[in-house]
Amino acid sequence: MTNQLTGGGAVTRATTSFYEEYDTLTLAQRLLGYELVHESPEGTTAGIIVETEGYLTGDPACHAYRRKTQRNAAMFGPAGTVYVYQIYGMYYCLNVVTGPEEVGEAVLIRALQPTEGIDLMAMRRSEAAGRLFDPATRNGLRDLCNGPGKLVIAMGITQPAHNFSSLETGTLAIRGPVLTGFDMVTTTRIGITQGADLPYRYYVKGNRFVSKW
DNA sequence: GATCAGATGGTCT
DNA sequence: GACCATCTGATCA
Repeated sequence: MTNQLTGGGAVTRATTSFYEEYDTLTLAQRLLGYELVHESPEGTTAGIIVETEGYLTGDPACHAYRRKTQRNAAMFGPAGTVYVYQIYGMYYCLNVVTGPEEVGEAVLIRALQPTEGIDLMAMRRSEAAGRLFDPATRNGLRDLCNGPGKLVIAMGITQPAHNFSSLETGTLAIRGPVLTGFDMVTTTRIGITQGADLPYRYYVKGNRFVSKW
């Protein structure tokens, strides 16, 4: 049995040097086409990253804009750290920490194109929403991970298990690239009021798994 | 397709 | 006490 995270062939797990190599906005763009993978006790789930947003220091929409607090502490960790935070009292969002340590920048993962463990994703989404998600229906597959809160549920990502964890050594990883040769769209970010005019959102052009196009 | 209200609770002022 | 990096179902079209 091959190691899912490190990969058996040309597609390999990204290491810390990958996250350190690029500034936040460049990494937000480069992560498109890479695959997010979670090896959990229930099984492995994975999906191609098709939509991201960058959050920078000096950016009023960034959680680290004011100062380091208990909530945003993971953002100040080294590049390649996972930052999971709760929003609206009921959902969680996944970020890849970027930039130098103690700076506080990150890339929000907003949507995935499911590739592995689709039944498990559907089961998790069904349980969380209290209704049945059937990936075989017209939009069923698309509804699993086309939003930051949704993909966290489908992937089985939790704050206690993954906040502060390392994408290089933890159960959550990024591998790839698995999708190349696509066009990218740059737009303003979604769901924010501060810094709403900044063009820090990126997605794979024409990809139907993006949250909003 | 679009738009809108409600759910729901931690975090920071 | 106000503010959210959201999702869902209802309603209108």
